[in-house]
Amino acid sequence: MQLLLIHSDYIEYETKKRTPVAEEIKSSMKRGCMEDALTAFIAVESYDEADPDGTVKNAATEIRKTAGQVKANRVMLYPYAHLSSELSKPAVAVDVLKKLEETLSSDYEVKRAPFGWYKAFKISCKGHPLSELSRTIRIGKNEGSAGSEENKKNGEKDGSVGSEVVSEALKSEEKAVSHWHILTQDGELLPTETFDFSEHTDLKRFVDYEISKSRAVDRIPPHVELMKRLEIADYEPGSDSGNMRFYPKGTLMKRLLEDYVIDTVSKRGAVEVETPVMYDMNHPTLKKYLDRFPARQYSIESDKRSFFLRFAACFGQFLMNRDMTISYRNLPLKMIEMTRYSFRREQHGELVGLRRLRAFTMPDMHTLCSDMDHAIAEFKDQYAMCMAVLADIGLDRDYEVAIRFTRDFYAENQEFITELVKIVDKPVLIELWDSRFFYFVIKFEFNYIDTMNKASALSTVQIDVENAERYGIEYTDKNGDKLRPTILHCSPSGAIERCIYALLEKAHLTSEAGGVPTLPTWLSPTHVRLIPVADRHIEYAEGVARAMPGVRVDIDNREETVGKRIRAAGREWIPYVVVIGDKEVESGVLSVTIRAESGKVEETAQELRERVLSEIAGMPYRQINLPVMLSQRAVFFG
RNA sequence: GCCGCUGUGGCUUAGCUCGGUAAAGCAGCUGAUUCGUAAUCAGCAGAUCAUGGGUUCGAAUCCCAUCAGCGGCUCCA
Repeated sequence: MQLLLIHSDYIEYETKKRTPVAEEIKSSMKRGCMEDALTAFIAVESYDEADPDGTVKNAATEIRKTAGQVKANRVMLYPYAHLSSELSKPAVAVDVLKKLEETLSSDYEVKRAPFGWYKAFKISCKGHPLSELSRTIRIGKNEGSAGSEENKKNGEKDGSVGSEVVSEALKSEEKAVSHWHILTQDGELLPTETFDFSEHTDLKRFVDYEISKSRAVDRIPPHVELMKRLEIADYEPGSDSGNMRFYPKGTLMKRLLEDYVIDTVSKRGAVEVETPVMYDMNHPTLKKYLDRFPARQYSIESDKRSFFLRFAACFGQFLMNRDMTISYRNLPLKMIEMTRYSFRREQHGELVGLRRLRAFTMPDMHTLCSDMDHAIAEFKDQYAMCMAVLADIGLDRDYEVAIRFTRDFYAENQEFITELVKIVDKPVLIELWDSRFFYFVIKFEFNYIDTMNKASALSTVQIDVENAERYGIEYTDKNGDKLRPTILHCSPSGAIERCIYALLEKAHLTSEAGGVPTLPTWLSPTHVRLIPVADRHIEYAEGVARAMPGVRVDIDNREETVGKRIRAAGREWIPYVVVIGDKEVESGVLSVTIRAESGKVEETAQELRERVLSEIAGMPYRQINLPVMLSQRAVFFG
């Protein structure tokens, strides 16, 4: 259905002549007028024939929403065929229009212009910003495998892309209302209104963000300036917005985070794969799915074919799973891809720094489980893994937890869910749905809440009960029977860029509280900065650097005063700074400034190396990816 | 997508109200200084003032459009 909504001072019409498809009308309908009305020009389309009632319902919702916004109490329904080239059968259209009139008349004074007549009409549009709106209403199947997103609650409702398309998701949302609760470690499920947040201010901020959608922001997020100044990342005006450039230091940090996530899941049996970034828009399995995301994709035309860029790795992995021969012995079967990139055409207003991007790197793992019990056991395991991952990354407990599930799932698995809360050992936001209207029955996310009270999902796991069927994925059990697996979607860390965002925001918070902002040592582009006092000390410094394999050491040999070079090291957040002069050359003992402690120790190169190695133990290491001598480094920013 | 604010050397900014062809600090380069824990001194170079139109004798400055960043709305689980 196509809708054109005009908030009018008045609308009046007069029927002139009937067309072959004209409905029979009483003389009272031959002319009509209405003042201060929301006029809805409507074209019922062939797509709507599949579900006329659903169309009526969605159209009513859309009209109510707009009428509420413009504070209109009167609605004029005006059939207007010219809005579409794919019109429905006349009988369906009349039926839809009549039902829409009936539905709306409970709350509004409604008039309907007759269908199928040539009519003269006059309308006066009020002309304020909301006075003219067009809407396309589409009923779609609740298809698809919205990704094991990093992003917030991703995927599923992306299909509803409000002003573009009103899909099944939105329709279902009316039926399946969200019930918000707090679940405590003791297993108490309290409505959010009755929970005492006084000891849980971050959770309160998260709940406010989720429920009241409070979005007041008064400045540019702090991480934006930091990502530039630390030469991590920057906007790239030569690309589309939300596609960033990463400087060497940022690239190193990304690679380390990626290495870490891949290593972690590999230890738990995942295998790494790589799948295409673009898919055929007309592929039979993918097409329906794509229909759910009409306004969200980058599309590419190439040699008369249409492609879309993936927003997660589900497509490629599920298509791969479908073609595999899988035995019950192979379960749980875990595949991970570090998607560089996942693409989503997020709206402009949503793109800020590294928090939300149009192209982002996401570890996307899918686990095939034999059945629901198996999936629940795996879910718990991956939940614990995600906690460990965020702790290792440097965001230990800097997040609030949301667990979202259907009422049915809760009824059968109450104990399991309470156990999840006990594991994080703090109250958790619960969103409860009356019925399942997404492809999963339960999901959790760990959300970072920043200084501007914005919540961003990092880790997430979902239990998918639909896509094995949709993609035709099966495994053979002991008896030789073919069965559908239950699938887990998991992003252990969430988007890699978003982890960097969270680390920078966290560091900013530290510095606002009077502390020293730092990055975790294993992620610091330089571990140890050597500052030779004079040229004659450079050679010795090079020896010190060579004596510290496995540590990222660089040498500030620029012709500047010692004071200035120390200040520069501080601005780069380098964890260990060593000044090397005659004294050190003579004694072989280094004077090491430790940033995190704002203190100094005297150590040999060997001792310093061991200190750093023990600090980064167990985490990935990569060589320094810039010239060791600072005099040879170009300036990327500033 | 809609509305608003902003856009000046690589970076940060002044100038814009009341048009007369651009100023400073940092970074870079050259020279001097070889220095002990948060910015050494001097000099040089570097800008068709986001882009494209328009008004004007003359536009960074006024008008329009476009793009980008930011904020709000919408959206986003």
